[in-house]
Amino acid sequence: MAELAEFLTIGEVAARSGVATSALRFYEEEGLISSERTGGNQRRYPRAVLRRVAVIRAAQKIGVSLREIRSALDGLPSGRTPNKAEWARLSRGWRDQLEERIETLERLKESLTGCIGCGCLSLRTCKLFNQGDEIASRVDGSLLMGNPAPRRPSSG
Amino acid sequence: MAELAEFLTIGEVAARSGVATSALRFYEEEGLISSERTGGNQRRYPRAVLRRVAVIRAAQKIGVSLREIRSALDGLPSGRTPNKAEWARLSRGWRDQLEERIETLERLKESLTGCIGCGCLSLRTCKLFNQGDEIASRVDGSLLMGNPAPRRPSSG
DNA sequence: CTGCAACTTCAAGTATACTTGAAGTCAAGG
DNA sequence: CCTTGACTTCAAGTATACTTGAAGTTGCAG
Repeated sequence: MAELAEFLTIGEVAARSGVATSALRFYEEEGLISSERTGGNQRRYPRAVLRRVAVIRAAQKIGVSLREIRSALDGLPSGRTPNKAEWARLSRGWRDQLEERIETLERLKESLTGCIGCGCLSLRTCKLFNQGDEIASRVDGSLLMGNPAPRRPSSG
Repeated sequence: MAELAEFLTIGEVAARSGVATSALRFYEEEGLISSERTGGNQRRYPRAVLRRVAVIRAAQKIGVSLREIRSALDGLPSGRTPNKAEWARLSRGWRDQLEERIETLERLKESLTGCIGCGCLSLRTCKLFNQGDEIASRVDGSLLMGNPAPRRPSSG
């Protein structure tokens, strides 16, 4: 097989992207990437998939869920690499999300830093604890741990 | 039941902490909190559990996993609220973790910001993509999305 | 043409952090 | 005593992001 073949097998994509074949099949199932099939039903990916996968991994690193990534990627062509404008729109959006995330964590850090000095033995006055409701609503949306927001605030 | 009873039912703890009873039972199963039982096998929590639960929720907000929280809490007395020194040690450790987390995200943001301008059409030169391996190892450890690190880097 | 690595699908498993439901027991007011 | 809400346990479900294994097929070198 030539070095610069137009289409890649799933194994080649895995090797070049560092993403497991199982993950690639999963991404395809989830509509994040797509492929052609050979007569024998094997996947053949256009080279552009490499960039697409790289974008997916980069987005994951900054905390974007696969669902959000898919939404963002839906606006991009799958057969070729995104152009400058397309990529700029994507990355600007994600940068903004990332910025918000960082700010939330900064606020938490300040609260926590305050707590260290104060001994923080009153639930009523501690910022970290009482900022809770306000911050929780920001944090819940797949922000930190990706834990689903509880449907009910208290038990039935 | 008196307003300032020494022991609380699970429902009372849920109401006062804003944490569902199912979550409280889960925390207890996981060894994060503990209770006494009545003759009829119902849980009765010491008041100190309220602070403990508050600490758990605060730690979750800053991205600490329940396992890590348990480790940290293992050093604390369960029957009373932690004292100043104990709380200081805890919160200092978590603040440091949080700081690291923020720094990682800052680095990612800078890469991403660079990408916006550059068009970033080369996988070989893009910082965000190629910082990957270095950052991935930091991020994997339950840092952003809590997704378990892949056992193998590529497919078998 | 043979053999083997790489591919295919599908179901189930893993980890985290819980929730939901079933089936039954306890506690307290009337 | 009876009713009812709160409690009990245990199993299974939810969501995310995959991995693993079984059982069978394809593609290419030799």
